[in-house]
Amino acid sequence: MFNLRTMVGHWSWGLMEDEVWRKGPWTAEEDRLLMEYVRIYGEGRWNSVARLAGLKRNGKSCRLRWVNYLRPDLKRGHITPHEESIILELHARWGNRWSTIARSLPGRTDNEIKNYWRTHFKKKAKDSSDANGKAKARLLRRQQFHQQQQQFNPIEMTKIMALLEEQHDKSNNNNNKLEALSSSSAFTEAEKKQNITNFYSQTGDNEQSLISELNNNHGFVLPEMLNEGLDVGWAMELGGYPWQWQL
DNA sequence: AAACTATCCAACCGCCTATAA
DNA sequence: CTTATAGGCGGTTGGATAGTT
Repeated sequence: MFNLRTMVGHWSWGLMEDEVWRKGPWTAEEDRLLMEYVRIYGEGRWNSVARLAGLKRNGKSCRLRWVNYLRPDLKRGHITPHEESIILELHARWGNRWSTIARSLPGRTDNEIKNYWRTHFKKKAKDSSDANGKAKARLLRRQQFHQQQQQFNPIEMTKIMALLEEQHDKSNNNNNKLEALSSSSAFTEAEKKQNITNFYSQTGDNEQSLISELNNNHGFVLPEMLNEGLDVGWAMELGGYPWQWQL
């Protein structure tokens, strides 16, 4: 049990834990110390910063400050229209996977993109409970996919990933076609409706045939995975292939 | 001019994963 | 194999600022 000494020790330690780390906005002096640390020791080992740089910040806080603000390769200033279009496209594909999206936008951080999307587009998105449900479903499918993936040898997996990539390309083409069929002034409203109906019946067949093929020829089950075109993205990511989709 | 509201964004929190011990 | 730790991620918060009434 506790004697007086251990009790005092525990309590004061708890107090110190709270007091040791500074929080809140960074001062210019703290920024200077952190930059000096990175210059000497490089990025990483963030928990050493307090000891080696004399900063009363925990490792997480230091990493965040560096990654989101001090890094020299950061692009300052407003998001350009081009960058905005990339954000929209990648968000449509991947959802709230901000760090993934940020990798396609050099000099922009996940935090910046997340903030930008939330302030500019959140309102237009579907209601949050719906999104919540989708996120959970997506997580589940990722887990299922990951488990299955480990059952296949690399060659089988390569074939499967190639099929997924092919489907993704088709899907991109289809999106362009749909845009043309549903918005061109060359069609009447009735024709546009018919175009859209035809389009969906065709693309639905494509997806069904891919699902059947994977299932019949490879024993690979894709539960609802292709219902959201964006999900092919994480499938490829999990596959661990060096393919990067170009915009 | 003052009060109120909306927007922006830096920084925090909790959770998860990878890796070291 | 288990546990501890660091780093990474997405969601959220709260203060500052801009805009509106």
